[in-house]
Amino acid sequence: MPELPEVETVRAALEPVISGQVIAFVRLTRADLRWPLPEYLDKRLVGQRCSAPKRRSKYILIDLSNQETLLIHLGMSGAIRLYNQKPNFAKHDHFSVELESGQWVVFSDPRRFGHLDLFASAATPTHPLLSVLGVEPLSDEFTDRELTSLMRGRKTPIKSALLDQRLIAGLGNIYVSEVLFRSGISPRRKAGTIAGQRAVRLTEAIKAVLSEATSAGGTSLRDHIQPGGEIGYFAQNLCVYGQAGQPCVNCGLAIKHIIQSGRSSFYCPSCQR
DNA sequence: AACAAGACCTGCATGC
DNA sequence: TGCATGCAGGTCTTGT
Repeated sequence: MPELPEVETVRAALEPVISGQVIAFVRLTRADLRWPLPEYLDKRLVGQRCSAPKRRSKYILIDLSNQETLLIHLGMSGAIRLYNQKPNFAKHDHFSVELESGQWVVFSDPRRFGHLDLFASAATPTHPLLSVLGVEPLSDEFTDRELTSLMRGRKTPIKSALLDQRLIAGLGNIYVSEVLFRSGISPRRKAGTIAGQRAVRLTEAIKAVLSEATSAGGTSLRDHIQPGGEIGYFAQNLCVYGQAGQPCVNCGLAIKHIIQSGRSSFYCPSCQR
């Protein structure tokens, strides 16, 4: 489900609810999601005080008072919901936390591509899933020069390169199509040809689209829902994703759908070169 | 080393 | 109605 804007939306909703709160009870109904969960995850969490949740790429990180950090990834279909009292649990509610405030945080994930882990907060190197991540696209370190240097020499299509989390960490399939549309770049263009003004336009588009989508609460198509039950409103701002055959908002030509590295790409063959 | 395809899993829409 | 097929917002692993 979630790309950076959806995960940031979840993180922000979690913040006022869990910051400073102590975990009173954990309901764990599976021993594995994508991978086996840490042993005694439930017991290790009870009694811990949570700090404000942080985000790195599509991961949510919660530092605990025992110097461990809870890592959460929502995979494709994961969602977190908040309740003011004990909810009626559904089929795929695999992991739920009751806080001392009486509020409940429920993690549900039908496809189970998501993941939970616990690791020492001060671990160096850090968690292996985090250590391979590339630059955070909304940070000041991500500039057109950095983008150019990351893409230099790459023969893979720019679409595929932007999905590679080791280069830029946080974009997913929806927003890659959108940022390429906004910067007028074809998803088929070789990544290594991104430089100069093209790199400037693409960098600006990445920052703008991710920021706007975050402000809108993300994109709700199938699975994404904000923790409070609200949908995200960026779907109405999508120019190309899922718009195959529809007229381009710029030129009116039909939006095209192709498969690259096994994943859908949408673009305007006239506006994007 | 870089890249593409395969794998993981469930649910839903579509078409026969 | 039932069944097969294909597709879905991710990413690690395997194979070329």
